[in-house]
Amino acid sequence: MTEKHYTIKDIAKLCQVGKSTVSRVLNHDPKVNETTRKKVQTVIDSIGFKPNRSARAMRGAQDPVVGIIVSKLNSSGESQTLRAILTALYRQKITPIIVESQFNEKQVAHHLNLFKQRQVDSVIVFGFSPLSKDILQQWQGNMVVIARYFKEISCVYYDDQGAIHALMHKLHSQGYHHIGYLGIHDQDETTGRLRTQSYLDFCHRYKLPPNFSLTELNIEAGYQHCARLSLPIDALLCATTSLAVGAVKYLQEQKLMCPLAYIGQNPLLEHFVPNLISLDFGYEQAGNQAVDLLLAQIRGNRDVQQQLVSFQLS
Amino acid sequence: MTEKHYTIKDIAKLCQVGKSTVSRVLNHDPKVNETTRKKVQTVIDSIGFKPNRSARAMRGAQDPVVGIIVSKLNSSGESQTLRAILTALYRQKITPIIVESQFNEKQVAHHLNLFKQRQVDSVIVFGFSPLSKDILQQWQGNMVVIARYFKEISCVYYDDQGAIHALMHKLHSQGYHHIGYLGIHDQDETTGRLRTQSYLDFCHRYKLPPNFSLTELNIEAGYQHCARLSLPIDALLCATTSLAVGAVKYLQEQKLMCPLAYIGQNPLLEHFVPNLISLDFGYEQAGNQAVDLLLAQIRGNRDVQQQLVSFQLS
DNA sequence: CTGTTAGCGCGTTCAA
DNA sequence: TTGAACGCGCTAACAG
Repeated sequence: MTEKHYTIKDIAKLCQVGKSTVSRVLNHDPKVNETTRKKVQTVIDSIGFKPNRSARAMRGAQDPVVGIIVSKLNSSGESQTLRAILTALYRQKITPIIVESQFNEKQVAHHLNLFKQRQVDSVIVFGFSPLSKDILQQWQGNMVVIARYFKEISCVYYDDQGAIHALMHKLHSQGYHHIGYLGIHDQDETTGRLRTQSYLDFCHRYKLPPNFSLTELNIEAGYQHCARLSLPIDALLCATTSLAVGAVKYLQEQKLMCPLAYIGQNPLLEHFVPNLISLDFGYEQAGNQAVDLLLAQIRGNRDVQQQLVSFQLS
Repeated sequence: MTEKHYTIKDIAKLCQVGKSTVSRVLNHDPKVNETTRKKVQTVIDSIGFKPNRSARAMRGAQDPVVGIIVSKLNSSGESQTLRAILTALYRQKITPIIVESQFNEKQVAHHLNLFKQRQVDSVIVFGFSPLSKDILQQWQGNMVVIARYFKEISCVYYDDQGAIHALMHKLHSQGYHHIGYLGIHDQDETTGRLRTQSYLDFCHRYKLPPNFSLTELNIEAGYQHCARLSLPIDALLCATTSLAVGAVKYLQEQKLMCPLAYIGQNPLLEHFVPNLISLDFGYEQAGNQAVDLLLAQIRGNRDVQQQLVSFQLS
């Protein structure tokens, strides 16, 4: 039972018109007689005819394809951004190709190569994947990086410093002056260095005693390092959700619950901890902005643009 | 700076050979002189020439496109399955188009329509999205459903009953006989009815007193309904992660920690609850199986096939 | 307004 | 082994 594959030629014959007329109807060319249009359209609909995409693409401007490199499919923040990107892209009839980097530099390179072979026009990369200078250079003007700042390339990045500042400000204004900080070490540019720096800056400016510990990005590390903070602590700020989770575990064990603030979001945490301040970046907004930048690039504006994404306290 | 787009014609001229020879080199046709092949290949490489995909697709068998409808991008289980699907698909040079249904039936219908327009060959649907009979019928032979059983269509589904049974068995064999159950109401076929039924069956078979409460799929509901279980309870089984989280909160508050078993996975829970049994379905396996079924369909085997996915206790 | 003609870039004959 | 010619399904330019 092989389905007959119709072409505009077939439709033309069936309608007793020329191929081009069918083509015109397909492309909503205004200069076709209403009667003919009806006739052709009816046949098209009744037969369920769809013009061949490849043939179509060959002639005119083939609708663009963008590659998307996410670092990990199941990451709450990335998912939200990805969702926004996808809907924005579909609205523009742009086909996205999604791949995963798993934070692996070689994977990124590999996928970028594949993209070139597949004639991908532009790329959106979630910035936690490492990016070498030559890749950046090579895709200059056809790439948007999300969540990380690079001065050489268009990017949409999060306001890490502002976020930490806001959280500190909130705690401070609530009267807490011994604020501990659990962070990520400086190798990690955004989640690590930037946030730590911002914490230290705040302490410095408001004459607060810095009290912090830097570690890895996982729950256990948060648990361990929470113990390393010196007392007294009357509030705790964590750079990430995982650290917050680890910290909460420690604090609970020590019957030492103090207000907790962190960057990220986790429904479970909210249920376990009464006095919680969380901060979310505008993930959706980031996605939309990234697509906007990409569209600008596709349309010829190859200028490097940087956009900051704001955040929301809750 | 518009990049010159090369064609085989250009390459042919540069190599002083015919277009067809270039084409042959591109397609690894064995009957070309080694010398000419070298010559042509060199030019191709040096110039970085890639044959136009659309033109290519137009002639031969255009490489297939499959649509994937996930219900929610950020769901741990679905993500894992999706990952497996993507890698399997890429290996086959199949292009996936991913969309989100958000558990919304109209969205599913909408996307399926779009798929038809885009000449999508087949579809993989994550079964939590509702599927009407006519859709099922329409895509019969070109669709694989994941996570839900339909007798009319090929699907890869999880062993809900076996899973609950296994968890019950584990608790029971550890000597617990008052096992409470927090579940989802029967409207939900898989997460709800099937699992509840399995719990009841187990109780019946082993002469255990049933002690359960059915509710909605969210943390708060788990918390509320945990209170409704009658005492005594010496172990608790939850149908889902969210319910488990809610339950843990309640149990902690009541200083009433008992062994907890649930279907799903959550790193946080493991950190808060000492005596925890969790069960994961073979999400990756499900993805791979789904792709296998799809490939079989594409290759002409339109028979409806059902496959059960096993699970892992931990 | 509409039909005819000419390609798009590539794979595939078919002679040479 | 190779090159020339043809056609895929479609859009665009040109006549009518």
